Amino acid sequence: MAILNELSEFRRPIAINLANRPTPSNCEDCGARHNGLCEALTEDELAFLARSAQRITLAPGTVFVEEGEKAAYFYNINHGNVRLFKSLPDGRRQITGFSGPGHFLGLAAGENNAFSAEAMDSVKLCRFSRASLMAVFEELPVLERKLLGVAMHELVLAQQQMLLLGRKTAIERIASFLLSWAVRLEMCPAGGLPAANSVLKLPLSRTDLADYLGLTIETVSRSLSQLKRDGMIDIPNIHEIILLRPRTLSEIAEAAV
Amino acid sequence: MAILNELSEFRRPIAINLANRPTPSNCEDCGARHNGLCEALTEDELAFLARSAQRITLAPGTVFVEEGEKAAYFYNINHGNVRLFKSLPDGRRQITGFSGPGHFLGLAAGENNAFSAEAMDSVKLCRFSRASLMAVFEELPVLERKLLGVAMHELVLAQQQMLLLGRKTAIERIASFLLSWAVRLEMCPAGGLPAANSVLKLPLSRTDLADYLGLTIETVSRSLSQLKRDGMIDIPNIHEIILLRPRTLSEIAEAAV
DNA sequence: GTATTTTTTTGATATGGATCAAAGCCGCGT
DNA sequence: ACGCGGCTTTGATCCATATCAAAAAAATAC
Repeated sequence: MAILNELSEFRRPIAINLANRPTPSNCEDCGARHNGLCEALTEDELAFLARSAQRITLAPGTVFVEEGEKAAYFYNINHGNVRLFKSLPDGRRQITGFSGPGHFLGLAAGENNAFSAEAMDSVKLCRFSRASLMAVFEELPVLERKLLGVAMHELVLAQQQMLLLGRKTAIERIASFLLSWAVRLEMCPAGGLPAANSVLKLPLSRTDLADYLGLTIETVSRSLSQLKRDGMIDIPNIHEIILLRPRTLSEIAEAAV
Repeated sequence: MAILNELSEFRRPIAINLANRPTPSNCEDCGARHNGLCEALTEDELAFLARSAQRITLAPGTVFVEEGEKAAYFYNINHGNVRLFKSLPDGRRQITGFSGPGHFLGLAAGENNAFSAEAMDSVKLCRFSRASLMAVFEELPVLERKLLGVAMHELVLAQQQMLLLGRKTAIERIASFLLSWAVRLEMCPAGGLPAANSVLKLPLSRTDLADYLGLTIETVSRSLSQLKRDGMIDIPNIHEIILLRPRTLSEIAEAAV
């Protein structure tokens, strides 16, 4: 991962962000509140973690984890979004997920990375060496349990995605995606549906969408246009979608009979 | 999960099988060696675990985990095979994975099961209540680390499967599957390829294969026939495939250019 | 503000895999 | 051995989505 050398990197250890802790406040970069994964950690535990962390800023498009390379680091994202993907030698790409503020990254078994990770915008994150994380585990077994929870949640998402990729039609995939993105943005109270006319911000290109949903950009575009024609959504601009009828979208997504 | 009442169940706690421990010997049911996930546990640790386990035998076709139901148990499979799947209301099914001897099952985040599990043949397993497993964690933090390893490995497989479902052609899916099944059966030394002319036992119907690979049974059958015509494999009977040219199969699977 | 490039949408056509249909094949019970 | 029912394979056709192409819109540069 020679590319890491090009990064603006602060070697001085600073407090890492495991959910915008210590005070659950708004993000210093964008003002939004990023709920994270390790809220249960105490000040002392965070201070312990901080001793082995480096804070790094990545330019958009930077591939900072490369599939097949030695898995040397774990990451905790503070700000920005990351796409995780696998590629075939002929260029076909499958995005396996997205990571955002508060998320852990690098949960790969084995010696080498199972996927690549690329900054979608300007990304700030904390980096740990694998070895130092192992040392942290010795002192902080609770972190291991946290990570188990994270991994299990990732597995649930992966299984949903397999159902989507293996068995859903293009329209169903788009509808499923819109709703799952609303969940991701915490627009769904208690795991329910987002409110009618919710505005969904999509910091994704159509290409990302296609590579995430196993479609082509043309099919993504056509499916969105069709949902718009049918009055399910409105598309004021490329990166915003208004969910006019979330209930019906949900029925499409789950193929309710 | 009312179906559990129909099971032949021994309530007396007995030694669970976390990798055919304590002595890594051959399976008492089928004679084969089942490598498992918790080989590092000591006798004492195993004894501790055993106190909260129940041994259960399932008939083929028994659905013992149901998607959406309350996730009450963890399972450790001793013998037999299990398919894990998600379904849509109209009957479309996606198999998300298979579990066999030594595997853990029930690694789902949240209150409810994210998938269903069904015995493919006669299955023997050990069952823990979720609560008792949590208690075990307190005494055996090492188990948590083991499970984290398991979950991470599952994630790697899930990501591979997403690439397969989202971006590979039918032939590539079949080739990928054959090789991954060979890995599963430990026919691949050091993560390499299986030997030429290896005999692959497939305890799966074509329907299972189709639902795992996101295809129809007809396409599965046609793709296998084509690989046979091309001299890649031989199919002496429905449940056995001979890998005549694993290297070429691998090139097909990974879409080498 | 205008030119240039990139991304997105829309249209026309092609195709891989699905669907519909029928013929083997195999296991099982009698 | 025979007949039956459920898999599996093969064949014919169809269709959802890919591919190819071009216009429209948005982003970027000048």
